[in-house]
Amino acid sequence: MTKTDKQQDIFNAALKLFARYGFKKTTVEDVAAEVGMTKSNLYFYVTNKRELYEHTVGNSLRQWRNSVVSAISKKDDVVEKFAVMASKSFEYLSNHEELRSILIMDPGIFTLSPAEDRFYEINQGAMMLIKNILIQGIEEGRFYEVDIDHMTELLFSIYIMFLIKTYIKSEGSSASRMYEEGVTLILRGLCRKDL
Amino acid sequence: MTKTDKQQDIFNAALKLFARYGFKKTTVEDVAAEVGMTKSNLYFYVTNKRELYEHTVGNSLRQWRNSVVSAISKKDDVVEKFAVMASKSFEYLSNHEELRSILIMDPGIFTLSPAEDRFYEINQGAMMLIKNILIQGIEEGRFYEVDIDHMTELLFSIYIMFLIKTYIKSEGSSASRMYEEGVTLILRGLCRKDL
DNA sequence: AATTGAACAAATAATTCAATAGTTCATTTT
DNA sequence: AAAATGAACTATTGAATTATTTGTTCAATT
Repeated sequence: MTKTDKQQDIFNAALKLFARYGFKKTTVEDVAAEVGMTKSNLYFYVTNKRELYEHTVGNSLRQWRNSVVSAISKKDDVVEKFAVMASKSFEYLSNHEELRSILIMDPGIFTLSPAEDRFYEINQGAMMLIKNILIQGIEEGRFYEVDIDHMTELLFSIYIMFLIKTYIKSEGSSASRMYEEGVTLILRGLCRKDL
Repeated sequence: MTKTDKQQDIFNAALKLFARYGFKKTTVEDVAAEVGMTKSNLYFYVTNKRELYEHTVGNSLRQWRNSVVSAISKKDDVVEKFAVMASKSFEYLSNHEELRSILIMDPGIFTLSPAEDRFYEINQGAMMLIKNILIQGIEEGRFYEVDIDHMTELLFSIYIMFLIKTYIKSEGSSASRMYEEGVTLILRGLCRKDL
């Protein structure tokens, strides 16, 4: 078993424990025990507790985004891409309780303020998905010629707002209906009417 | 000077101090001194510190909404109403630093979760503005026949999101451009294309 | 009815100390 | 040499205590 494999084991163990007990209540020794090693040995793989946590969460967020990327790449039509991005993203979280639990316990992961975004690069990646869809839609003449960067930021903010409403505050039923209404509204707002 | 007048004086003094020092750092004695009375006399007008604060903020929020209501009432066209609602609301806050400061110091005033909304009735009032515009737009056949309640909640959430981004997290420049993009996007998304 | 000062109660801040948890490292095992 | 360990060290946390400030009440006064 290579070092990278072991690190993945550690991430998995850490995710499980952090999801259940939160950052504070989870001890380094708990994580070490879960992977079956002593805590001092854990320090051979990670530099400190905080970094272990951020890496664990980051890793999990990246898998989430990759799942969306892969779903989008199966579509050509730009409107379908947008719809799939929205639905896949929602669906993935529904199926990953541990990640959900982390998001609930640590609301700071999703902030409306880039400046205090601990996962800035990862979220930038997510914004790129939106941006590329906007670019394609405009190039193909199907979307209005909006200001791409501002519209990207706007759509991302609305997306984050939904995540907060749906998962962090838990108003599941109403928020998921809102989500559908939102996707429809936005697609109508993006698509040119003269087609 | 009537009792109600004096209460208004107290609200003004309290707003000034709360805006500057926040709830915790402002003492009841500070407020009393600002109006020129002893703190024991202040208790002749208010029941306790927390209520004084909530009344002060509520009072301020109501004035804000009234200013928007009065601006809307000058328009007949539903699209103009929507646009004026958005711009007037934005403009009012720009011109009222104390209220802005309160919102920044107490982020809980604007929450994405109705359940923990301390100013629920006031915000319901704001949602009514949106709702009535939606109803008019749909009745006149200018808007798509959306689900009114969910769309109202969605638009209100987007609005709150903007407030958070613009004032609570302070990214003034970018957020105000986003605001314009957002109003355009939403109006396009609401308005029927077959007209 | 409005205002006050004095008294009381509640909340907050500062300090201490013991226990826990995070981190490092010299040494051992593989 | 890489991986793992236990023991030692340091930093954090939580509980308990006390001191201080602030919120609130109320009988007496204007």
